[in-house]
Amino acid sequence: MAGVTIYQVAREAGVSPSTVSNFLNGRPGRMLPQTRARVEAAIDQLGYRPNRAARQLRTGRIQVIGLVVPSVANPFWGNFARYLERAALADGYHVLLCNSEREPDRELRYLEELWGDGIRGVVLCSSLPSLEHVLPLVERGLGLVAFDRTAQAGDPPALVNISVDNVVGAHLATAHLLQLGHRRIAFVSGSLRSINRRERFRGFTNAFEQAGLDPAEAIIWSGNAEDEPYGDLDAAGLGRSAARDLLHGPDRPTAIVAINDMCALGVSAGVRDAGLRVGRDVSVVGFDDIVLADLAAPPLTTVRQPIADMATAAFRHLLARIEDPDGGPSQSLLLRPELVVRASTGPAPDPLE
Amino acid sequence: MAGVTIYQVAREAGVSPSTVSNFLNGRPGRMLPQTRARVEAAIDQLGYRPNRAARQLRTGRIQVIGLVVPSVANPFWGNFARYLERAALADGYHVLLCNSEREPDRELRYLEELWGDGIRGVVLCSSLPSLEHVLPLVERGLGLVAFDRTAQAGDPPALVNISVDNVVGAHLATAHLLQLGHRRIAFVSGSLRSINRRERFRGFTNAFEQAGLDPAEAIIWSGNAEDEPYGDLDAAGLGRSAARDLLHGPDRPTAIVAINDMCALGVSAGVRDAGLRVGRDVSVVGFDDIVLADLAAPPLTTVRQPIADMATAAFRHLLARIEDPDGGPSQSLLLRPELVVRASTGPAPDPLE
DNA sequence: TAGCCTTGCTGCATCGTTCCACCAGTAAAT
DNA sequence: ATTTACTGGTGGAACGATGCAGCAAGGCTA
Repeated sequence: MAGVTIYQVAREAGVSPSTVSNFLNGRPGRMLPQTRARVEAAIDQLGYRPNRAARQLRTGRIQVIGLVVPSVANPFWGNFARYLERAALADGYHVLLCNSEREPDRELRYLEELWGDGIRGVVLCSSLPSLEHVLPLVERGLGLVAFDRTAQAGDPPALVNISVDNVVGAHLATAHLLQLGHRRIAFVSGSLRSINRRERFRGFTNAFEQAGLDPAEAIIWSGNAEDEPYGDLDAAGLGRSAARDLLHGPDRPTAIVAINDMCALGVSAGVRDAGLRVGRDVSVVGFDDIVLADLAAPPLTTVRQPIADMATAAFRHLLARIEDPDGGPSQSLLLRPELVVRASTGPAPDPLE
Repeated sequence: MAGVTIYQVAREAGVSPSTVSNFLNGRPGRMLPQTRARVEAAIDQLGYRPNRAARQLRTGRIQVIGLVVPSVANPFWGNFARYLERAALADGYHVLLCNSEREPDRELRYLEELWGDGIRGVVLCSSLPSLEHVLPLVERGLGLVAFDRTAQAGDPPALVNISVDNVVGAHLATAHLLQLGHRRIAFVSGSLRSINRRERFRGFTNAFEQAGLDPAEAIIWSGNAEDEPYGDLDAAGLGRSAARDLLHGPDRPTAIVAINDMCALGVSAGVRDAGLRVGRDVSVVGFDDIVLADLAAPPLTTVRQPIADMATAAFRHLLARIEDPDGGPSQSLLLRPELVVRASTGPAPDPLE
């Protein structure tokens, strides 16, 4: 418990604790160079490190932000967490990790606890349609950056949204398939409760319309009813069973748009389960471009999210909020995704074959 | 900054702050039932939540543990992080996330910062052979649970090690291949600097010896020199280039043991790059059993680590250390892994074919 | 009835920082 | 000569919770 305090440093340097404190955070220019040097010397001779708890108690500030993700076990979120942590670290911030498992009440409980811990900024990766439940926290002053979710009417004020343009992304993916000659295309997702899922769905139908086709011809698979558990881990399982459902009929789709890469990998597995070849008999396209997309067999065509940029932006905006809680209005940052074509998609198979 | 303090609760309940404090953590039995009821009512009427900073300042305790992993972008660590967080949450603890990227100095800097934050317990996922660099911290009282690493001579005292039995695991994997008739087997790993890699290598050679074969016949691929960057993300890339190196010669191996699943997925991709079929021309076996192992094409034969159990155990041991820093000697917990046979391994191809 | 224990509660110093108010000394302005 | 301004500091009251020492009131023993 060897805690070196500011008093010991002060005594060592022959100044008052106030001066040491000034050196540490007030204005280091507010003293003679010789004094500053003595303080500096004392600090690293004693190996002094400020006690964060005391500092926090006094100032109300704490150098920690919260990160609430559905589940860090999903490589997409793991990757995001890593980049966010990197950005935070560069400014001396730490990241407290929370897995909501997509349960709204858990999400709320986390936020309340974080608030109670003195944390004033959280990156919330919730794609729940409504953020109403966190409104009280935001009103009390919690800085919130919503990731992977675009602005909605009824959102709390002063909310920053950061997301990829899901409509564009899904459009890219779908147009790619249409261009390859596919017509019987399925859209596979869990329930469409979340915003980004709905947006991706919109991009999907848009692409049909733009090609002069009727979206009603598309096949929509979104699980059985609204009540299925749709954790992120199960995205793969979901895709797999979707593929099974879709492929055993006579009028099976020749291409499948999956809601994300994990789901797409599940779909691919399901395609193989059905004795078909991915990229030849059935084209599959994902969303996210997780590391494993390139490693899959065949490598997965997918829509890449610029995740490093997004993580950095998320932190920067959050920091701005924390430092100036009343600063600026709500805003949204929408990044443009990019289609990465690999081998899981190919020309539509000849129907006569 | 709407902070309800213990004083307001005390006034509301008509008692002293001390009594409220006693109710909260001292002995709630130390007061009349009626008093207790009044305090309780006041607390949830005002929505009081203790200020953790103040509590920490006073007691020196904080309900946060640190988690240092190579990189949470790796699904294995992401999954571990999730289970650890779950276990911690059940006891009211939060988890601070740190990605070391396998850089020793970064690891140390993190530990020092965590200590400075008042954190007294850390789960360290470092497989550096020596833990010497953290010795000063441990001596000052930092509770340390080393994960994915077995005990070494020269380890700090009071260290708890939790790991899977890597020797047994690699043995299982290798024996499985030998039994399938493979003889030209390659072992693919990054540099063998880390302990678990060495252990897995030992299990690999053991299996050869036990089968009455000469381990010298095996092919060892461990990157080029000791200085290659071996982040966890690159495990996949590593495997891929290993496969390329190994498979273009005339005397190519018929089976490959990869150091972990990410690496194995990379190897599989490399096998395909070479125009060969995984599980038929070349068998591949991994280690960890990440979610994606089952989704790969073909599904990956691998050695499963009981990760949920390990995460729970890690937290339990850490908690015990924190609560009683001088409690008990160093100990190691070695869990038994399990071979999961899938389709990436098959009989050795007929040499005449 | 004096002495002592027990129960149920309160007073208060304390943890390590911060930061506002103040102060002594010197210099420049009036 | 007095006021004003600035420089380079110091003093000390918070921040909110804790937990020891202490105290009043009642009960028990001798």
